[in-house]
Amino acid sequence: MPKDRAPTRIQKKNRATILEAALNVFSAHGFRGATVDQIAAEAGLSKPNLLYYFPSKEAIHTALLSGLLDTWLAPLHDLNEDGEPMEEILSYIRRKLQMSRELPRESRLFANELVQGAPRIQDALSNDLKALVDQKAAVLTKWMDQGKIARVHPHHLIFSIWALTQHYADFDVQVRAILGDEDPFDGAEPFIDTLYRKLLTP
Amino acid sequence: MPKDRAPTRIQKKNRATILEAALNVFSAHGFRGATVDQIAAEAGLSKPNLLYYFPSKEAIHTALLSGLLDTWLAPLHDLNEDGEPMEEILSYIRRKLQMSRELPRESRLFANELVQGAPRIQDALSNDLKALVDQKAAVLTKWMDQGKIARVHPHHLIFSIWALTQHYADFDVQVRAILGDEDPFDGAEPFIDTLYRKLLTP
DNA sequence: TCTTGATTTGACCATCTGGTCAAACTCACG
DNA sequence: CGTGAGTTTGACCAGATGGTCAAATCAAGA
Repeated sequence: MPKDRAPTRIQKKNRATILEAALNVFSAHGFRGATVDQIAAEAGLSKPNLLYYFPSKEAIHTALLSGLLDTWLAPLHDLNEDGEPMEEILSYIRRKLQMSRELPRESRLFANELVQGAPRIQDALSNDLKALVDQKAAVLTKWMDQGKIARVHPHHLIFSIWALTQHYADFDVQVRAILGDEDPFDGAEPFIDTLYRKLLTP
Repeated sequence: MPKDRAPTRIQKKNRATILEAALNVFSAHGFRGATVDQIAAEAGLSKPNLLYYFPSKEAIHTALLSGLLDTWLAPLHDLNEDGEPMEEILSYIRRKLQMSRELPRESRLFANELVQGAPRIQDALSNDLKALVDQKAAVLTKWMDQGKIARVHPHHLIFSIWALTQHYADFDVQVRAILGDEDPFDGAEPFIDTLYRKLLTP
């Protein structure tokens, strides 16, 4: 273990390589299903070398999750109270859908964790995430009070956006098995857009 | 291994007990995360005894999945071409949501499998499931042609129903972390009902 | 009751897996 | 170019895990 000085060039490169490899492996097999050997192989390092940069498999996983949580929540964070309500929401939805398309590994990483009871991110859910969602739900409620969008349960509105967009990343195999060659996102975007326009138009 | 005669009373009981225990364990930890010892303990049997009834961990998992697939797809199967379109769809949605509430383990069992690429049920997806969905999508399209419901992409309509309803079972921890004491389904039902009424009203 | 097939289990095994360690090697810098 | 810190690895270990087996126990019909 290197001292706690500024990370060297090699440290930066290898840590990044490892996290990238770990994202591949964890998102595809879940925490328990992933092995340190797999991650090491994927990263092109020997196992002891990998464990020189992270003290344990658990540590890699934690580093990944906490490093990606911000990225993952950025779109919601950006929902702007002062923007035009319908446009803000539709734009949030579009960004979420785009993330499912471009960052499916990240989506599945969290999906794997959540579906198994989120043993490693319970805290983040009950604290950071809840706070963020409650705050944005308040914004949505304000918009409803002002008659800018139709009145619906704000929390469930947010859940529905997560469910609809992340479904395409998390259950990709199923979607593709059913759609065949058709690109899932080509149909998903207009569908979801229409859905929320109709739902939220007062 | 008993012969292939009619199963004895004990065989029936133990097989059922094992599948029930396996559902608990597999749905909570995924295939790789579950251990045969855990399942045996949950079933109140010794490990060798459990392996007397099923030849391997894999066999238990397969038996579970294929045994539950019909149950899982029954609501969609029941969507009745000759019924009143809007009522049929809303009733399908209600049944799916009810399944998320009452059979969350089943939902998570499939979610675990799907999110990891469905290594063990690829075939069922591309054959049985695709056929069923295509058939029901045709019914939806017919209803749209008749002007009974608004025109939307039928496959994505079905995906959206799956996503919205199963979200409450699969990501239960997250939903509850955010809602606190509030019962998720109390709010979900009217929200989803409103959503599809607005979407599908021509 | 006796017999035979069904059921149960303690002991065991091979493999996998996360993690360790000492020795070897590389790099940056004085 | 020498030196000490940083990096890499082959060999290894302990525990977990899926699965086996022979012997013991049990159940039900003749």
